[in-house]
Amino acid sequence: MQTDALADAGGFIASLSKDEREALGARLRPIRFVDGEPIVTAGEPGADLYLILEGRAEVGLVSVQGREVTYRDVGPGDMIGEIAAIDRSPRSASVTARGPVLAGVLTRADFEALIADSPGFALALMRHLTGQIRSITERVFELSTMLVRDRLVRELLRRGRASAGGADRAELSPPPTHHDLASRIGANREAVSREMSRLSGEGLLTRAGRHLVIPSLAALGEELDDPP
Amino acid sequence: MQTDALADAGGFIASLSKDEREALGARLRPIRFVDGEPIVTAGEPGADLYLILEGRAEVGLVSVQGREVTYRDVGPGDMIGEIAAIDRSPRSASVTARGPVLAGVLTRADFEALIADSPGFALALMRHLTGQIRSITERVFELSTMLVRDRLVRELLRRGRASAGGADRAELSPPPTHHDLASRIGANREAVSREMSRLSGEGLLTRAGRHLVIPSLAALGEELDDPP
DNA sequence: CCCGCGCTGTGCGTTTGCGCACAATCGGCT
DNA sequence: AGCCGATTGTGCGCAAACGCACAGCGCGGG
Repeated sequence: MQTDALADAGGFIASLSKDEREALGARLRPIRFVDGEPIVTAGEPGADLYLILEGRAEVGLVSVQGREVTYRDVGPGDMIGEIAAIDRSPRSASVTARGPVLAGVLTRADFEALIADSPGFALALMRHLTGQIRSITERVFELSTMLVRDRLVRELLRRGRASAGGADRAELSPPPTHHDLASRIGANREAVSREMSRLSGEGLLTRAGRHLVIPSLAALGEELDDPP
Repeated sequence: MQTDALADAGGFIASLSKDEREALGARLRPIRFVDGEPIVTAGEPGADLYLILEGRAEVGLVSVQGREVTYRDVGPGDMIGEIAAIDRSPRSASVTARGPVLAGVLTRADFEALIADSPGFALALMRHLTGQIRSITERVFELSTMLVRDRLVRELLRRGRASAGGADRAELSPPPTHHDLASRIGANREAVSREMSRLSGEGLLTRAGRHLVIPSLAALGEELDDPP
């Protein structure tokens, strides 16, 4: 399918060589999801993988008390479902489409063929996995040692840095909802709301229409007790 | 070196075939650490891997405020340092010997040779990585949604199940210190102490000399609001 | 253009759990 | 046997943050 669409995406696909990308693209079967639709569901069997081609989705779980936990969110070029495909166990988390999503399905058989045929693919996959370990590990550290205030600041710094590419000023658009941030940092909506107000009051955050602006990532970073 | 010592260990090594285990063993250089000695240190460069042959060690970090966070603990057959070896970034966590440790060093060059030469080794490695992702992910969920009480119960259940192999009654020896448990579940020592007392009071935990006894894992599991 | 739904801000009472202090106890080790 | 460091039990006050309630506000669709 559309290997050209894969070319300029980010995420996992970006770490592949042109040949590997084409070998992957040739095995994808397109599939669409509507807003809110589950792409994979935690606890269920299933070993196919998905590559996000267009749109965004959230990887996470909901507790029985209704509290949402988001592990990561994914966009064009990102891979989903690799855990279950590799270890043949039930899905470890659910993935939900946020808006319309176009994905490419890769069967486990094709996935295993790619690994066997292309050493570069296997290496890229391993680096993808270690990247996930690093980021989840960091989150455990934050949850174990920091207050909501610092966890929020660090989450904003991460998002700001990702969208600002080197600059000190960052714009987040669309701005994340407080509920969204809360589910990322293990806090409730109101706590995030209060901290956001405080940061705005101190001039560390500004609103410009539909954008949430971080005038200075460096200044925001000063807020931390704990050096990042 | 001593491939026979590797044969009946658990952890990563146990997931290798006899041939793979021997290929690995042939490339290990033995090294010893004393109690409390750092095996690898977070933030530093270094891409060698270690296989624990004898003794135990803890993988974790300490916050600037002095709070300790333990990610996992490792024993004979477990692998350390694989993250940095795969992605060539600084060490993501520190590993500290708990008691005397005998380990085998594997250089990155040898590690990459093993991956290239043996498809089974690469697969086992990937499954090892996804296993870590599953367990850290579970910890994020617990930290985000559960109180100290439930986090502790679940940690005790994990340890109990690991040492009881199917039985409903479990013995932990040596018993974990409260400080130890606290650093695993993101709580402080006193909170753990109080919850342990409560569980003892309810008969869900007992002491038999140097053993901490869980008379019934099932009964302990009932304690959870949230089904595991 | 206006309505409605989703998001935001904030007040308030309650629970949780942290952190300090100190006493009691345990367990090795010589 | 006896000492000493590590571990445990517990009281207490306080800070954090949860959860509920409800009032604006804002944007997008009809």
